[in-house]
Amino acid sequence: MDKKDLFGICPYVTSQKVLSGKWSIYLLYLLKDGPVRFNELKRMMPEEITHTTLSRQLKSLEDEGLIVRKEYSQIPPKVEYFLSEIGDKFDKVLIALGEWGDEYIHFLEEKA
Amino acid sequence: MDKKDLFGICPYVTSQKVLSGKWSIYLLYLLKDGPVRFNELKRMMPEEITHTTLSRQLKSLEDEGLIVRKEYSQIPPKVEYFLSEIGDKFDKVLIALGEWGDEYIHFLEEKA
DNA sequence: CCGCATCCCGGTGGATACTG
DNA sequence: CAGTATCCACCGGGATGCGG
Repeated sequence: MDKKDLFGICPYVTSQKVLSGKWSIYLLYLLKDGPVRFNELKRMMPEEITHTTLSRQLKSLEDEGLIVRKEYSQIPPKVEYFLSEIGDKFDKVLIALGEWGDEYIHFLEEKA
Repeated sequence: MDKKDLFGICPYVTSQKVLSGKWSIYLLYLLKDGPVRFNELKRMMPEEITHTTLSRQLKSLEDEGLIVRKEYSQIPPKVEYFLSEIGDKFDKVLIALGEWGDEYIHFLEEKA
């Protein structure tokens, strides 16, 4: 096995790279139930995230093949995002991650 | 719900933060079967990672409570790392992530 | 309504070298 | 064998503003 670069070889290293965006996991979570428009998404996110950043994060996920961007040619413009096939399969991870995350939050509270 | 900062509230946002380190997931994977020494760990990782970086990543995971560092007072020094209780519970996520990662790699190959 | 071009800034990872 | 101290380069995220 080539130790130089495990991307595309090791599932963990590969996943890590995909999930590196600051909001990627949360976005996948928000999209898991179907198409959402850009501004809806923005409203669902913490206030701190800006327009630009959200746009970039979505573009990354799109480039990586996890989500699909659908543009409606109309005035005013309308764009929807939804999970691709491989993005949809991520739900298993999301479930495990959600459960673990809750336990971890609990752990943090106890420690404090 | 306070939209200002979801860390410690939303399990996804919280998890995201923990997993932000470039090697965190892979390290958790390598440690899942029991204690491993520093240099062993280094040998199991891609060549690119340096001593310093590995040390920092481990420290982060330790600070976050996912792993435990055990030092043996002897010459030469010996240090072992292993999963904490909450770190051990991460195995569910690891499994889901491993499966998805393989599917994703497959997806990437088809696209190419 | 949505995306992009810029600029800026901080964090994080990598390289090197030195301690116990 | 393991860790730490520095320094540096890079990248990603935030802010702002324009364009379609």
